[in-house]
Amino acid sequence: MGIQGLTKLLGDAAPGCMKEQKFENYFGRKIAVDASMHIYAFLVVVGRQGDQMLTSETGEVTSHLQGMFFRTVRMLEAGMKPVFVFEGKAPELKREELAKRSNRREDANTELEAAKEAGNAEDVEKYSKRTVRVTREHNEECKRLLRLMGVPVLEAPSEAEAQCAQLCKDGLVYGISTEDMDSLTFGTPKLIRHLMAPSSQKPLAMEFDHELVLKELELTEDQFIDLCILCGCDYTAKISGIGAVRALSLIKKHGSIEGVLAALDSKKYQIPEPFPYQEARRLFKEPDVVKGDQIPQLKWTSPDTEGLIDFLVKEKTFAEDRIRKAVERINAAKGKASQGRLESFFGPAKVVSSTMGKRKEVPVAAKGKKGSSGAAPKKGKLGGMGKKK
DNA sequence: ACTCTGTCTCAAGACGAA
DNA sequence: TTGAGACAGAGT
DNA sequence: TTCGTCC
Repeated sequence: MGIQGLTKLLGDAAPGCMKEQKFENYFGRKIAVDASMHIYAFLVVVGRQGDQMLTSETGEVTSHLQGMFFRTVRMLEAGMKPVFVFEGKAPELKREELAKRSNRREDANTELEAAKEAGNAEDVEKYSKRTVRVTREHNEECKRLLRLMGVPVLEAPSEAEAQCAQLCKDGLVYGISTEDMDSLTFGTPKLIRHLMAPSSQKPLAMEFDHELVLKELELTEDQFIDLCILCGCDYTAKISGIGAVRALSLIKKHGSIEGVLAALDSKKYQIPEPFPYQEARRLFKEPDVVKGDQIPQLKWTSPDTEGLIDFLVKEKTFAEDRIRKAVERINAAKGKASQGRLESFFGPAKVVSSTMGKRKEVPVAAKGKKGSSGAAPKKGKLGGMGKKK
């Protein structure tokens, strides 16, 4: 999933588009999150022992709730205002990819049975992870949980990442927290990686700025989308032998996928058949999303303590004191936040990593302009771009 | 010689007691 | 599943 | 920090 090799390419060819940020810098900020992605990760890893997961008394899986609850608490405690976006129905083009995944799951199921049969614990764990699938019930339970926590939930008509990007374009959130680089292809002005990385290893968050990506790569938005398609995305197969680096130089030389295809030596490089790059392009450029003016006001309210107790403790067998303690943390954070009148300091407009930013001037990111193409080179670039390699 | 792609591997979430 | 890092081998 | 447990 995502765009193959894009992170590395940006690191090498557009280092200026990335900026490290401290966790604390997100205090007061609205952040969009792809919920389904998280749920998936929680199901794979939370409380897993072999093919066992956390379950309620009645045997229903609760790993996703455990993960979602405590992660959301962490975000709220850090003063963030998360909006969780749930995936809608996949676009037609992705069906093939999804079918493949589904097949792989089937295979994994067979392997899993075999491993159980053979009593191979390692394999049981490995294969059972591969059989993980996010169901409608997982999604619904997480929505219920989040609403009880006072956190807004949004249903995307189609791709969650595309909807998140739209929220950011419309200025409803500061950025989107994801590990999936195709959010950038969807044009999110800001993408934040490693925001919720395990507190144990605490790497800094990394922000990618869409405008700077285009500027540094010297591409128009359309060209960047074409680049991503050539690198390899979920919607089409890729051209074997063309990776991120060659894709970039080809796009630069020929301007578009059409140009690249016309110039490619078809003896050397096999164009996949079919290669619906135009459709893929359309999905990135005009994905099925809800625009900001049709989205109900996002609200962050106080958690419904008793509702949470009913749900998590009574229904799902969570430990009551843990839940109460966590709700306390949320309330404590809320108190701190509200007395500060955040919006005036931390509006979606801009950031400043004042205190600790040593380098990195922050070019104002006035959004609003849909801009896209033509990078108007106004002021001269900043001096040396930080690092080189 | 150098660069690039494709392959393989690994780990993966958060809490809290010790 | 994902991403990252290490490696090999093919291409330039 | 490490590691067992969360449900």
